[in-house]
Amino acid sequence: MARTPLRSDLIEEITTRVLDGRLAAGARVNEVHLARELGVSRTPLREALIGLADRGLLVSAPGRGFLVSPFDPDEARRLYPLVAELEALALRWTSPLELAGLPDALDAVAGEMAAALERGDDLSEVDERWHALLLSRCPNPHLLRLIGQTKPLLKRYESCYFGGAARAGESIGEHRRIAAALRDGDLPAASAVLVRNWVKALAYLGKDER
Amino acid sequence: MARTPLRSDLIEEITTRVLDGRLAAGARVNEVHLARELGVSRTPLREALIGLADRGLLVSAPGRGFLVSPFDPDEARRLYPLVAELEALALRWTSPLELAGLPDALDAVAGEMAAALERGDDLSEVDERWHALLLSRCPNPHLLRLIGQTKPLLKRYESCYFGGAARAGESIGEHRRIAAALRDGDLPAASAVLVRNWVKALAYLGKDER
DNA sequence: TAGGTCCTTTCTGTATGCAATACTGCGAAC
DNA sequence: GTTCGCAGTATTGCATACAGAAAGGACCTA
Repeated sequence: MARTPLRSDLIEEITTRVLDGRLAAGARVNEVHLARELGVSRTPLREALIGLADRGLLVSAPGRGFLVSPFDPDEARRLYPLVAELEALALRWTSPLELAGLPDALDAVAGEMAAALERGDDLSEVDERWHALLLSRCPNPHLLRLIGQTKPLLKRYESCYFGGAARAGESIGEHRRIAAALRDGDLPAASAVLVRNWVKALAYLGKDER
Repeated sequence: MARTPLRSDLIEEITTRVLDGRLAAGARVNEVHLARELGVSRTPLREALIGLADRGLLVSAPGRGFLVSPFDPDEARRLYPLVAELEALALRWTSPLELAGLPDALDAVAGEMAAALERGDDLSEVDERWHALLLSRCPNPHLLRLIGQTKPLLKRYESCYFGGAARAGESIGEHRRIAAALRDGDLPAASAVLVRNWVKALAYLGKDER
């Protein structure tokens, strides 16, 4: 029923390949090779590449095709605060009534996160779900679109983030505090912790940089 | 020297056609007709359409091509505050030293605006230059990209805005006050006026809506 | 007359083809 | 040893071709 264009799947697939490094940062993308590897023709592949370039994960070099945008610690320093501000804005624009319905579900996901941490699982998927839930009531689709476009860029730098279990535990605590603030109807507090959560993540990232 | 892909020109051309109504809001885009009309093949045209859909000016209906996104007053009510916040953020993230160098140039452009208003010219182009100059020192390219992607959406609703000469004069005054605040190094004031400038524009827009 | 089915036409989504430009390697000149 | 030039190859950017889905309409049925 929900027919999805090939380019959407390709965007997803290519994104994961960039994130896990199979498409190395800074490397040129060979359309013919990649198309053959993915089993599609160049046309939908190019459409996907263009979409990814619009989002900033690739850069287009006219006459020379596409490059995976180079890995740049400074970029992380710009992306984290940006996502922080955007999420905080989304929170501010969500009606308090809608927000009041969220804390229980948020804490449930935070619980999942704690469990995943116990098991030594990857937290990023659960973390993503938590944030998606937090923003799910924001009535501004354009803002959500911008956030959705920006977050994948950030995930490239996230690997180091959840590396430290200490930081992960701390982060879960922050998540719970945000939910608690929402329960109290204290939006400024929730927003402040949210921004701090992102900024701290960046700080840890900086430490692990070599 | 600066070779530009065909799709970039097409994005520009199609954007203006949407803005001036030659491509009506809500209408389906016929790729074959439009390609013939623009004198290009469907391939780069589709690439442009996909880019525009990513930005929200078009929407993609899988299996049915692309539609010009429908005209929706509510959308304007969401876009104006969004651009306002994004620009204010860009301002906050620009170094005060850089900002200190701007007011003279800003006032010069504001002067051009006043002159254009006298002559009864269209102000939007000059206004655009003023805002571009204001943000030109912001060191966060991703934020600037988001702003650049969002503003064209807004322009669809802007026509009514500059309709009133009274509001135009008021807006020019606000621009000068922002420059003055920057001269004083009073960033919060500049930011506040900037946001108010956008919000007021929206208020006028609401009035002219029928 | 309202509704449904089948057929035709149109259009999109994807694949392939082609020309022009950019890269690579090697040899020669300085 | 380095730089320049040139030929051959590879690759992009755009155009065209094809298959399958969607829209539209005529005809049939109730």
